[in-house]
Amino acid sequence: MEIASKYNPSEVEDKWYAYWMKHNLFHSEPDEREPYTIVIPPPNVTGILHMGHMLNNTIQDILIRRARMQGKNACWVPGTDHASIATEAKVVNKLAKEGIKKADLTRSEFLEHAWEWTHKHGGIILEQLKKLGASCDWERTCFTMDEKRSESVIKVFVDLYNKGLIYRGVRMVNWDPQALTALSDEEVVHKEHQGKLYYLRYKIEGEDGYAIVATTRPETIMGDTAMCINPNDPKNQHLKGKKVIVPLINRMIPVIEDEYVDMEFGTGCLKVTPAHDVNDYALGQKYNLPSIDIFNDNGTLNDHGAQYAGIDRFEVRKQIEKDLADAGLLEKVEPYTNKVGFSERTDVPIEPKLSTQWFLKMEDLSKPALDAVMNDTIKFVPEKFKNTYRHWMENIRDWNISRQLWWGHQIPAYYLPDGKLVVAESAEKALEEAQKLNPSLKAEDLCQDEDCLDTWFSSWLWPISVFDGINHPENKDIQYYYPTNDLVTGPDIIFFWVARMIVSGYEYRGEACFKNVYFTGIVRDKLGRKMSKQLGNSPDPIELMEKYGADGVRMGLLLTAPAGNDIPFDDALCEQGRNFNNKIWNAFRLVKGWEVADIEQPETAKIAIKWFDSIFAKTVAEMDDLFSKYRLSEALMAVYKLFWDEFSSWHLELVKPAYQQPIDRATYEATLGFFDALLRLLHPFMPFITEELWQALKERGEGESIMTSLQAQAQAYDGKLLTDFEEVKEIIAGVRTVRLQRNIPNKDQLQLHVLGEYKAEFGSAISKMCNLSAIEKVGEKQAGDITFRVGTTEFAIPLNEKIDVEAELKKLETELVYQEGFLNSVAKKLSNERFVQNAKPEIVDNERKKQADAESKIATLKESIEVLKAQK
RNA sequence: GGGCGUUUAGCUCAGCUGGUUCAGAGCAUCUGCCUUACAAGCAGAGGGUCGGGGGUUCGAAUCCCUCAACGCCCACCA
Repeated sequence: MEIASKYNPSEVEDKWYAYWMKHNLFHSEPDEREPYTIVIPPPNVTGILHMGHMLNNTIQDILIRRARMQGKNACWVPGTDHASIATEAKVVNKLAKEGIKKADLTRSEFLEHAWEWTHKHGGIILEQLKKLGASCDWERTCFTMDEKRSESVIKVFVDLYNKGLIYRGVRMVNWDPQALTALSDEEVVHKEHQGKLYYLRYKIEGEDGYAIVATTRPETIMGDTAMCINPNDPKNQHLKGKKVIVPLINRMIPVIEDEYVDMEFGTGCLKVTPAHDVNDYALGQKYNLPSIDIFNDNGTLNDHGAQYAGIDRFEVRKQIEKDLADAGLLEKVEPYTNKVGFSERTDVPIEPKLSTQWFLKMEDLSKPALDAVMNDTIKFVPEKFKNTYRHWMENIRDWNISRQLWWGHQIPAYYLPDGKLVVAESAEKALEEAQKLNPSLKAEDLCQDEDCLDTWFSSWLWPISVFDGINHPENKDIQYYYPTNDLVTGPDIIFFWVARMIVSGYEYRGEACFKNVYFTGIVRDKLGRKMSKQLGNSPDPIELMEKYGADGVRMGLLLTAPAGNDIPFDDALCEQGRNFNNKIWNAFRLVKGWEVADIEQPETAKIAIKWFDSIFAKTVAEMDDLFSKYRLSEALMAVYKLFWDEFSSWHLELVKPAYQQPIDRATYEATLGFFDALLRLLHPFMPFITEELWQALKERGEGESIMTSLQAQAQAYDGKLLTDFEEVKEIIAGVRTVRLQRNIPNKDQLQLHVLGEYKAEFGSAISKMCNLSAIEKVGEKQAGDITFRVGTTEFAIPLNEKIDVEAELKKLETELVYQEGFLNSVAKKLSNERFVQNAKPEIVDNERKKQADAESKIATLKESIEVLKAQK
């Protein structure tokens, strides 16, 4: 059978994914085996795959496939997130293009459009994950707004409300004037902003002078209800007890005193706008100031904005600067850089705004979650994120869980006509509750809260809700799969999601929701920039996979992906991955091309098999260790080198029969066995090619798959054999170097003379790899010998041609100088009494051995030099 | 303004509790090979005062101090 010399991934990938699906190999049911569970970080339901997902899901797939091949019952639960703000924004946009305004629709009409959108675009990303090879249990696919998950969310809300942990209150919240909703603090991104600092003149009542106030937001003066100074500020003592007049609108406000004011900033006078600044709000509370809200929800000014009513806040800022200047009330304007909060989703500056929202008390809930991470019940990889986590958890604030959106879980609070409210899991139950308060109430008298819940209020339950553990806490799935094992996610959502999941895990299961959290880095381009649509530097994952194969791309991502480090992504990495695929492919071609015969097994092959057995076992142990530390890229590198260097370059070359000669059966079987074991070791990293070759290696039954086979376990290996063989490799490399330097073709046989001891039991291997006619122990060198040393032994290759005595001499003398210098430094160390006294004995012994070796090397070098000199 | 992290070969990174398994790996580079598995390859080679300075020690990439550059997180100074 003729096999192409290049591996063609596109021909095999879809085939094997379909095979895995057909035989239901991804599906897990509870059984007697140890479970290994991962829940996917649910991507936005209408999102598409980007490089971050690729990395994240490749890592999860590696972990889950490995666990499966270690005999565990592996279950990877996929799903999507309804992403309320993002999805609602997309739907609003789409409707706007069709000339439909959200405001003109009823809630249910809007939701119809939203569901339609979701069904149309939803789940694309899950199909893309299949291309990557993700071995998710698709039968378990969940959606944060499907029936069971919605039921769970509502149930939890009601429960927390009944526990007194959820409350409704008027607070200063982060308002997104574009999405028209409040945001949690975590959804606000602070960015440096080049603005101006305006110095405004507030006329002092009854005097001629002015008090100068520095502000970055002159448009909010209409909301001023006081001016504040620091009582200890010598500059402003004259303002105590006075009143000042707000520019342009001529409203009188009092001067109050509070040490909160920084005397050094600006003029030490602060304008107080309780409705539009968090600090000012606090001052307003403290001094009982009125609060004047001057903004509409969309960021334009309302009637309190007087002549500016209806104009956008940023327009007003420009206009008011002009107007103030015209009125002679603008002292000066300075350039000023400050931090401004932007909405994470819509990227517009947020507006602090007073409004009624729902909050979840976090202080008590967060305690067990903090402890769990600090005492490593839940391990963070890398550990540095523990600090970040602790800082946030120790300063945790109540969570604003309400959003003024329709796409999401509507808050199950129902208002009675008299303004009271009841919280219940359904309208029917709410009515029952309400009737307890007022028996005459009917269903139509109740009015459900318009707001919906923060998206994270559903995803924080994810590890429990995907197993329906909220609705049915005793069901066999949740009992078996929970707690999950590993969570793989980005550090950017450590607060949004990870921390809150841990909180809910303790609240609803009384134990950790996962054992380990692996934080991936951010995928950047090779210049170190974040990938973004604007820059257009984000490769399309699907195109990449078409070009390099899914296995190649997976490997490219993993090659430089230590946990928590950013990944400077470069196509060249995928190329390396593809090349490796090809290497495996060609090794397979070689092995499958051999003709097998019942002939005697050569000595070389015996050595090769014994040796590879050991190096394989050693690598398995190394990989176990690396995986236990989540050092996946190093584990990949270990198996990469095992396959490429040890197996292909050494084992295969050692056992390879001469051209058109058959191979003996024992060697053939052993080599196939190695190949099989290697494929299984590689499979979690590169699932497709390994399945393709594993199936081709020998006859497999229908439904049999490498993915459900078991990997080799770590076992004892012959360490001495491995070190001996390293020396053998050096001897072989020595001969090869001579060939290269002397331009001696491989097909010309050489002799090798040994002056001293060498690993004679490997003689056949050395002869084969170097094409030697003989290896002989000799007493002394002959004229015309080319020499090299391995350890303390000198090797000589007799050549008939004349050698360049001068060049050879120079080489040896350079070596001699180095060795003498080395000996010198060792001797110095050993003659230092304090070293001999203080250092550990084995260290001292080692130095003595180094000394002896160096002395012996120097002796042989000197001898060689003498011989050469005699030839001159 | 606080906190954390990083800095080792051209690039990406390993180097645990100080001492030849301490200066390493992969890629890239250079040299020679189209050798009948693989040129997406084979064989070989070169390349680093371990960010700067100081200290502790018999001995420092490794511990301490300090400076510098970069990155991340948190924070209500208008």
